[in-house]
Amino acid sequence: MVDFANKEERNKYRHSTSHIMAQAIKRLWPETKLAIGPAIDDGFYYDFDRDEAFSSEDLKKIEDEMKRIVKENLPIERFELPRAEARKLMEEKGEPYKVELIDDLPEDAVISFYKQGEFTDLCAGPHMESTGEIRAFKLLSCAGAYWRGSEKNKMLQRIYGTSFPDKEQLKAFVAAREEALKRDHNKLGRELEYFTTVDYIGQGLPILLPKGARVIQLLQRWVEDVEQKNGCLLTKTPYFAKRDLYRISGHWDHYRDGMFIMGDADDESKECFALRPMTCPFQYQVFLTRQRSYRDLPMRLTETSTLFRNEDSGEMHGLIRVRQFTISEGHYIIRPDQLEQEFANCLELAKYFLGTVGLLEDCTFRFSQWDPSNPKNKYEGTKEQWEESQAAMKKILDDLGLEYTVGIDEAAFYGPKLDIQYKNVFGKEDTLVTIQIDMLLAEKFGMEYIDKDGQKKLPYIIHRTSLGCFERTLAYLIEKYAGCLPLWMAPEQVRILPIADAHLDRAFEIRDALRAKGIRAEVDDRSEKLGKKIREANINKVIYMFTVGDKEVEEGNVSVRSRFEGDLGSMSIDQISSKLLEEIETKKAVKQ
RNA sequence: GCCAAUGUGGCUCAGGGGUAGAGCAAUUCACUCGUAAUGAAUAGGUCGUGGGUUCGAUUCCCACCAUUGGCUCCA
Repeated sequence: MVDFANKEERNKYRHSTSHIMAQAIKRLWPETKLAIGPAIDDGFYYDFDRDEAFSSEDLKKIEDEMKRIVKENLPIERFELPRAEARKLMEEKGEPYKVELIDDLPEDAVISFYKQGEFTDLCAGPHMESTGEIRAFKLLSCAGAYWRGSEKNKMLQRIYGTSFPDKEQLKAFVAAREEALKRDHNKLGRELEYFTTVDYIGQGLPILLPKGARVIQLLQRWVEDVEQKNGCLLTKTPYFAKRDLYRISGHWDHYRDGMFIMGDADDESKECFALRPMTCPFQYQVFLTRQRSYRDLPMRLTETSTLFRNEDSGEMHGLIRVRQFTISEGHYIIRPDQLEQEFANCLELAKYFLGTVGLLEDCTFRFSQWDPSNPKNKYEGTKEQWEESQAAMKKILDDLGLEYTVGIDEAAFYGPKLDIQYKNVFGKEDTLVTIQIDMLLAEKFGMEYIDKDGQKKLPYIIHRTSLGCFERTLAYLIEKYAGCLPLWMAPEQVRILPIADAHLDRAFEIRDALRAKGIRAEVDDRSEKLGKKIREANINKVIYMFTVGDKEVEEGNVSVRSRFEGDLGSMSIDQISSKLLEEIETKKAVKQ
């Protein structure tokens, strides 16, 4: 019996399932070339090179063949070969990708193979004892994937699948997956009218509808307010600038493909502008307006910044990945001795924001480092400068006792990052918040301050977001709360349901009284039955419903119904508004 | 950008070489209703866009646009 709670055991089980899939495919289409096929978090995949694309019918065929292989209960045997023989074996089997893998193995590597029946695969293992041990599996999807993850290489076909020790667990996994997809912000956010897209506006350019715009507005006001209390200075800088600015910052060299450029980038005789992909070079100008002293530091500049990035066409996803977005961005210009304290301050602030909206518990931290061997001219600066900034960040993170993973080649072009990561309903991870150390750009812009000793010195800069990008955050909030946001950020906090048309006047009176208190209220003024109005208020994820009929008009009350607690009985307007206002003021969490 | 799938009234979907249907939503009318769907009627689509094949295309072919899942990239 396999211990599925143990990650190694689980991975072994699923890795063996991927070999069974590869074997099935080789039986069905022997000309298919094998690439790699590891276990992943929720299952496994295997990459194949085959001229024809795998269809959904093919997946069924493959599953059937896999069942046969399981039934055959083939023993899985490991053996080793010296390099030359290993290479020869894979050449004979017509597996060029495997040959390439062998050639790239370190000289002293043990080259092992796993054999099950007629199928032999180059593999480090470990594996199960026999194919019969695999009890329940399912192939989930096909996708393209570059050989060795490089877009310069051929695109292979990847088949994703998963497996479990029994059918029940597999069923539960599939059910949970379907349940998660119901929270998909891209579907729910459109249904609930948070946002929409229009073909002729363009990809990655969503329209925030009144409800979505409202949520973002209140998040933004809250963030700006808290930041101000935290000593931040709000700026408003232009949305675009001449290419000269980006030349200094390095964006022109390292980020031009990601920018929307207005005018001919290559014609030096003409003016050329670009929309800003980041706010850094603009905000530095604030520091540069006059001579600065060490007393001016830290200078915590923040801006609610709309940014423009020309993402490749296949990258866009709902509100999570867009071409225009608004971010709570900031640049802390600091003395080197203030680095640790200011970094900790940024992290605390981000944790406060994420914790309050309820996302922090599902976040993970990633220390994003440079990759000196990155072939694409991605990074600015020298090896020494990178080693210094990364060592500084490592020390800070370790001193703070933060648990994090390391992401190689995930750094910004000017420095290492602490990325706070979040996963969407498909399990895809993106950055929600980032805090970055930059020891390069101050020098490029000639940003100096006069230190105590009268000497000119270069400041450090922390680039940071606090609640990150509002569009993306909204997307995750919709997914986290399945569309029903906590009361304090709900676009519609109360829906008033008059029983009959005779109660309409009173309903509007109540609405206006609530609005006067700052509560977002609407009236369902249709001539429908109460049951229908409640049903639709629930579908629309409204938390509080106030029923108004003869009794309520007479008493001057409303009957309160909560989405979560059901009928709460009759209350006066003052009574219920105080309850609501307290819930709003304290930013109370809701059930999910 | 790359691999693949998809695109039929606001939404969910059926259909299919001879110019289109259902449910929900919408509108109107009747009902004036007490805690998750009242009934009836009406209106709404050049079948994503542009080419091509054909006597004839929404259906077949090509290109483009958009959407979806991945890859690469990234907040």
